[in-house]
Amino acid sequence: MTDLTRHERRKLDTRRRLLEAARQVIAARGYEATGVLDITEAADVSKGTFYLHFKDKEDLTRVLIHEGFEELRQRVDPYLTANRTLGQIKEAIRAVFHYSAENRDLFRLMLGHQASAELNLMAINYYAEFVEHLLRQEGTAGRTSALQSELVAQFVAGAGVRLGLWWIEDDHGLSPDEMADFLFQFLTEGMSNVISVAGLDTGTL
Amino acid sequence: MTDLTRHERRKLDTRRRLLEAARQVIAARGYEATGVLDITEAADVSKGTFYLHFKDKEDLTRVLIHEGFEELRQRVDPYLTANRTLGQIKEAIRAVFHYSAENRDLFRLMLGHQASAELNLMAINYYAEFVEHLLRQEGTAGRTSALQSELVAQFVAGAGVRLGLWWIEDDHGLSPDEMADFLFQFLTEGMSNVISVAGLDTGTL
Amino acid sequence: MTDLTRHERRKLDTRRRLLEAARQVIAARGYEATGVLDITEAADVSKGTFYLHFKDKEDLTRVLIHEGFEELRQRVDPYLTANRTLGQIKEAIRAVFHYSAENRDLFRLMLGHQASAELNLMAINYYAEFVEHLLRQEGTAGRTSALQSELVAQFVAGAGVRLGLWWIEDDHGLSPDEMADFLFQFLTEGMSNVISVAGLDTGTL
Amino acid sequence: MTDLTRHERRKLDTRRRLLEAARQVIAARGYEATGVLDITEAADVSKGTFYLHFKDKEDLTRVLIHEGFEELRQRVDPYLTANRTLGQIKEAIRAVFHYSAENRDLFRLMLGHQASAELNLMAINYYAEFVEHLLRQEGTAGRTSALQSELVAQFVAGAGVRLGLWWIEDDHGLSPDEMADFLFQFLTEGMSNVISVAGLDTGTL
DNA sequence: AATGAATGAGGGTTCATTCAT
DNA sequence: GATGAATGAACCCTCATTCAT
Repeated sequence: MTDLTRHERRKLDTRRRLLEAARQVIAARGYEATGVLDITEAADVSKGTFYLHFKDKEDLTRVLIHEGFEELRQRVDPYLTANRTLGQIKEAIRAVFHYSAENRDLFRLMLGHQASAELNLMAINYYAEFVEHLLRQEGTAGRTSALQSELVAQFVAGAGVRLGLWWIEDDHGLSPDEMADFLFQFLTEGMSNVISVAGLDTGTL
Repeated sequence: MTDLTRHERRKLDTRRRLLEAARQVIAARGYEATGVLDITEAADVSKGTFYLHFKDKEDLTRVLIHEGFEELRQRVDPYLTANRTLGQIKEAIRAVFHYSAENRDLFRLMLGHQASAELNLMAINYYAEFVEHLLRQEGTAGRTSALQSELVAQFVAGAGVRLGLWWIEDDHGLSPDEMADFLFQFLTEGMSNVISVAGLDTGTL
Repeated sequence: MTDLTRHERRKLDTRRRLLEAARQVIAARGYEATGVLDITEAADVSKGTFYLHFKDKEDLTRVLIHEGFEELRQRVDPYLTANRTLGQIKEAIRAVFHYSAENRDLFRLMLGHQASAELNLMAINYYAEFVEHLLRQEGTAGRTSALQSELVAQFVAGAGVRLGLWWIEDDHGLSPDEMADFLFQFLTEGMSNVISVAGLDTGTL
Repeated sequence: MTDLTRHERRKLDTRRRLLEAARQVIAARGYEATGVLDITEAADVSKGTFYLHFKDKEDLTRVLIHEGFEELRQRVDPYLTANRTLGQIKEAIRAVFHYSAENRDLFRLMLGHQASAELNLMAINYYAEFVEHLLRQEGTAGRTSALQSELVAQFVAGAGVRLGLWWIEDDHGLSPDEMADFLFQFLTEGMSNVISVAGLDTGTL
């Protein structure tokens, strides 16, 4: 039983409406192009009310991005047991693509570099951390150096984000699972297949 | 040779000073946070002069990014013969990392998603096209589908850009060649080594 | 009666102050020479407030001119019954001169051609329409052609405006009624008296 | 024999081209909306050259208006002998309408209140003076007071200018002579005819 | 005399933020 | 808590004018 007074419920409701409105309008117009007025109008709330709930536009966006990653993690965590297998990771990647398909606006905002420089940095770090979380195996500390795992995380995050953004803009007829499997294959096997198919001479390596 | 009047040389000189100033100041403060006034002050030129040379801030930035990719391509092209080998591609990737180390500001501007949404899109397309140029092999048309090569290009571009940006922010003691080789290894072989080292159980795949 | 919240009254008050300030400052400096800043400073209001109430300078001026003609018509209408006499018209003209004496600034703005080309055109049309309203007699439709009454309106408007502007710049010791009677006499009798006094030979006509 | 060096001829030529260009472009766009650049481009002359010949835009426009009135006076003077008759004045008025038809652009600039407040004042004074010149009869000094003749001049100027501007915008099928005769009739006889036709009751005067 | 690159004051306008109600 | 009128700093951009060539 959430024992909230009507006041408190009303307040939370307003806050939520601002978040939803911002999510939509920012996705539609871009972060910089969106004014506080655009958000409050979409939320059917007065301009002043905004500042009752958020310090400024960046503050609200931070919450939006944070919530996005929280949700993403909740979607992915069920697949990740302590002793995880490659098969689990594959499922996790599929879950990420499903999530991005269902939350295109938010995904774009989280990872499309539309927000301010600071927020983008925050988001990218969130994602790299998320990837490390994905790949991290308990009890293997020290087997791979911190540097190496960060390199891997950046690599995976970069490739994954780019493919994800490319795909939600136009799916080219590919399903979430196809995208995930494609990414998974490249990550595990590299592109030697593709490259050899392309006819590159590997003899001089 | 240079059949320019002094007038014309003077004008080009001013234009160049604006470009250089913009490059530095945008890299330092970010695209959106940079006003035209910041640029002209850094160039020690009056505000009106800016509009004599460029339509607006975006116009100038477009030139900056375009020039960056032109220069990058010139650095890379010598390594790419018609019948290219994997070894050549490795050299090309090394050249890219050397370039990014020598032009950190510009590289950040080109690929750091600091500019406007439109310019970022332009830059990302430039880069994907650049990667396709890198991987394209003559005489293999049809062997790989257009869709597949676009997927590969997005994958490579995403991973490469992210590693590059991560590295120029803090090199973590890694040389350009080490970075390039790391990227090259991952691209060709995938991360099976790393992953197996991490102790992931591959049995269930 | 006035079912306005204090908020609304406050807003209308600010609007009115802007209109009054604009009226004075435009009359003093001219339309083109007056900046929005001049108006807001005279109204003791911030620059941004202006755009809360008016789209731009032209918008405000349009309101000013419109209000002026509304007021003028209200001053004049009591004298004009359906079956009007020349005597009524004389009284109406006197009312116009009284009005112009009491509202020199606004009169200059309305008819002094200081505003933008578009506004001047609007004002001149207002005035010609006003003159037609003054001279129009019910039940005489068809007796004078539309063309002829337009010619008359232009003639009367031109002469009246010019005399009015001349007079409010320097009254030369003439009272409003004297001016009105002078204009009325010329309009009704023409200038044959004056001309003959001037010694022009009328024999050759 | 105009003994001008090529230099001098060239200079005068440039000056004339600027004047012609200004006349056209100001007529087309209006005085305020016309920039110096618009004029120099139309004259196919560099921007700096403008300031070699004129102090500023207002200076050039002054010359334009001055020339216009000079030409107008030359057109009208032949009709005006020392002992002038009403018939001569009628011819003079006809000449004015012919002139305005042939020089619509310039006429609009001279009397259409498009220029700056100062220039408009200058023009209106030119015209009032022109009208006084038209109506002045030698040897009658003192018969009419200075004040009275100024009143008449303002009346005639106002009515004439308004009719002229109305007519050059759309001639409504009326010839210059018809316009002139119409104006002449109203000036001499007043509008009693028109008014009585309109059915106004004159009994109460 | 002619050029046109450079100047910089000043214009209009937007918008994040405050605060009295 | 909610409102929205008011604020004013900051922005982009234009354009009359200067001056070295």
